[in-house]
Amino acid sequence: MLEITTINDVARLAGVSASTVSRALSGRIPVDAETKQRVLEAVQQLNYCPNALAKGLKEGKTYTVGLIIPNIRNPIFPAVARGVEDVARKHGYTVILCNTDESIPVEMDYVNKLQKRWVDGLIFATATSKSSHILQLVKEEFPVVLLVRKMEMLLDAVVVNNHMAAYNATSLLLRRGCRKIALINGNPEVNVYRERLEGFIEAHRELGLAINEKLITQGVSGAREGYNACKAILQEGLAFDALFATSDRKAMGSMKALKEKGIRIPEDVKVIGFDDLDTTEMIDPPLTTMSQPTYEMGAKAMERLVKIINSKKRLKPLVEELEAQLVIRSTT
Amino acid sequence: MLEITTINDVARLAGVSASTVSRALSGRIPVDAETKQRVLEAVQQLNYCPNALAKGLKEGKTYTVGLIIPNIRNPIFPAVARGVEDVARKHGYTVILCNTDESIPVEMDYVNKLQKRWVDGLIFATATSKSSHILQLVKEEFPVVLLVRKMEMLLDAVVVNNHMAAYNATSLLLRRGCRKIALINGNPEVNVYRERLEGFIEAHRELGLAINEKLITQGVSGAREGYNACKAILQEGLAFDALFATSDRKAMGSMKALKEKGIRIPEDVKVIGFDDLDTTEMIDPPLTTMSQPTYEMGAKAMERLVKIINSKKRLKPLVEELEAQLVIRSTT
DNA sequence: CTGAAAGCGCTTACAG
DNA sequence: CTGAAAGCGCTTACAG
Repeated sequence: MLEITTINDVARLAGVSASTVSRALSGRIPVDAETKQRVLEAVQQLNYCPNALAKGLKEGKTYTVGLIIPNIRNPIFPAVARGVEDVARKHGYTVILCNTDESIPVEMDYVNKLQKRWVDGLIFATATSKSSHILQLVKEEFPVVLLVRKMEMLLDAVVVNNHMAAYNATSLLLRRGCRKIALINGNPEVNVYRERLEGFIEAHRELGLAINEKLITQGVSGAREGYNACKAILQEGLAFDALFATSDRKAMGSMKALKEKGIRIPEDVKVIGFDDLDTTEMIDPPLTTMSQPTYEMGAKAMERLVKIINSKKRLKPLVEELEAQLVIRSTT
Repeated sequence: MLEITTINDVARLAGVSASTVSRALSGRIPVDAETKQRVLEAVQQLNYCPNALAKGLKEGKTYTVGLIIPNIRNPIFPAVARGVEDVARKHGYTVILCNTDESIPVEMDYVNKLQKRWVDGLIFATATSKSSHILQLVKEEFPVVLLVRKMEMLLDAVVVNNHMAAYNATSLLLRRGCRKIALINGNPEVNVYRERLEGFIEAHRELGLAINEKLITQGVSGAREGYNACKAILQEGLAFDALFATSDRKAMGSMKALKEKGIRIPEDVKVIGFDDLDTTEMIDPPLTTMSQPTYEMGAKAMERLVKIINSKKRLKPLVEELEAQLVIRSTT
């Protein structure tokens, strides 16, 4: 198997002790310039690379963090993960990717495996009202940042202002004169979707407009379910002049259902999505949507986590709320 | 900070030595049933979880692997990563995600950081003809599996038969009577795209048909570049009756360019893509495409890596070639 | 079946 | 500035 060169090999070659090699490499502790030179040459010659495990064991740090998400195949998470990773790399950290499919046992399993001295901190994009294990971690002063979804408790988090985003999306439709807006929403037990529902409601209430509850479908996820949900509304024969889907995939599915019925977009029904996936401008007609700063959210969450890890004392929790941008294309 | 319970705490509480705790937990070495019981109770009571670093340092294993990909935002990689992770989890491994953006220095940086005893193996989805560092790793008998892209050298790899896939895609267009097929291809220095080009050529050659080189555009990546590439062909005034894009995103971009010119799909120009992204059936008209078994590729690559890691002796390299499936929708 | 000891590869007070 | 020693938390021959 692979020959591993250790700090002792370097010490021997450079004619110094292991301690000195360690010091020369750390840079923090003064070492005679000439000695340092010899050490560096030996390191070079042997292609030495310190064993991160031994270092971590000694220092109680691994420079590794865990990123816990529902599913990387959900199209907002690749960009989120990139944001996390790019910042992690910048600070010398490495990222362990954990998909849970919203399963609490899977998540607990990951947390147990990663927590004890394995990783220096965790980022959760899976928080729900049932995430008591996250509260437990925070209580133990383990570095944690929430991402995308926040919790009732005041914990460090980076999220989008979903209430305002949904309010703005709905208001656009209202300004366009629509009065019967169908809402295709995600699981309302997830904070994100509850807030979007509230924003939708508030935009109506502000103008004193009634909402037809029958036009609201919740717990929908993905293009296919979006298609089915829209088709169901159509089959019930309910009239509507606009449709707000709380994800672009649901919007795409809905558009397909509308087109199949010969309903024209935006003439008969206006449509607005959420996420601004990069294919939304390629579809026909190009979709109006709320653009989430996904990459930025990931990056900010990791910045925050590094700050928490490096802080001696406990920091006051900080919730960063970013804003979604309205991107107007041709469906409105 | 977090109180860490060690094996010694458990030993003290159970009234045994640390060795015995270790044995009781490992299961491999016989321990008196009653003693074992006491140990397990102590473990439970203290919520003890062995320090993976110390264990790894001692055993020379970390149960961690690195997954090195160009960019998780490229839409085939989320499914690939899920495949890798699910199998990893099944075998008790954890996955470190590394995006390189095709940059060799970034990749070298990751490899250096991960290699020395950090990770037990690496999966590369970034191989090109310039990846000499991968050959070096294999020479050192470090466990490596290539994914998506293979190399000239015979190394363990899990890929799609791209030649055949492109051949089949092209043949479909030819069978439909098309004789002037535009090809929008990726970077031909990457094995994958070179093979797809060859499959395209072979399908023509087999029928004794000529190819108009001017209808071939290479080095194109993503929806926007696909749009531009198709627009460029259109602007040159070159006639074509079909278009084969070697990714769905390029196909979607191309379709947009065609529609803008009022060209009807499939009546005037037939289009075929590659990947079978989950939004392709939602676009208008639904896209015919070659479906890649992305999840399965990731899963198989990880299975192979586990086998290599656990094998005492060097295994003979194995290249697994999976087949892409033709999914016929409405653009052909 | 069980304990004491050595050692995985590092880092860091402790002396000099 | 530098070396010898101790120790991070485990596991595993080595004795009994």
